[in-house]
Amino acid sequence: MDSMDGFDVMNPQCPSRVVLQRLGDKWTPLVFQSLKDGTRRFGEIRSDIGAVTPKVLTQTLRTLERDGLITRTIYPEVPPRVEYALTRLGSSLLGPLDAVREWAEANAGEVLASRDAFDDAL
Amino acid sequence: MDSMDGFDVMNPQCPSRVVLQRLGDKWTPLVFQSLKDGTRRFGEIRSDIGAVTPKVLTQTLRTLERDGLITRTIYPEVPPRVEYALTRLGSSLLGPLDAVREWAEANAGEVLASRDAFDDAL
DNA sequence: CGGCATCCGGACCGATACTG
DNA sequence: CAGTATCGGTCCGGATGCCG
Repeated sequence: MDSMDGFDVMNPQCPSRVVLQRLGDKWTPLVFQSLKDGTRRFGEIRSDIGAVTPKVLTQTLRTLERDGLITRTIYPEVPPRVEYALTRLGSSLLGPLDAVREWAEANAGEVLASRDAFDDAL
Repeated sequence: MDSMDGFDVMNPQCPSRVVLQRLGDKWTPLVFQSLKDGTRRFGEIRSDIGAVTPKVLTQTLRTLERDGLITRTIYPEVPPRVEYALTRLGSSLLGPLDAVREWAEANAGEVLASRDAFDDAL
């Protein structure tokens, strides 16, 4: 569509906006954090993250697989084993996502304090 | 103060998880993009982003103000004028958010292609 | 101009139970 | 172990209309 080669999130019609939103959903950053050191199994991701139900985790993983960010490998064994790993594309997202995560951890205190101050002023 | 860095997104109870989620909501990255070059008025942000209703934009801006990421300055004039700007804390988030935005713009094509391929396989 | 009030639909999320 | 099925709730986000 665009004669230009680039996507622009400031354009309401640009697909990059949809992509950007996906990256910001509730569990995506946490899944990436779990997978950043290599292949992990479903149960491992689940316990890494904690407090996520199987259904929602499956949904998240399926979406990421569909978007080409992770791979899903099934081993036909008993008991079944399924392993997840970042694709090359997914790995390239690790840096950006990590930057946001680190900011959140580093500044959560300040945000919370600001929130309290704001609420007290009401 | 905690001797350790206290906050860890992989801990379900950690407040940083809430903060991380806020950063990923639908309009936050776009507001930051609009404010990155300096102070802007409500209408300017609105037209920068496009396709966002006043109500939702107001909600987003209030939340960001409450979290200490932007300032809101009202000028008692007729017609009224309200200006928004990033705080120091907000500015420190500009880099991380920009990294994700750039990734989205650079790789949206690949994500879309992967999505199509995945859907065709069904 | 920059909101706020109201209503509303649907996406997202979760608890629980069950299965190959 | 790694999901699927079902049901239900919340809440985000949008449309519309009014106000100082």
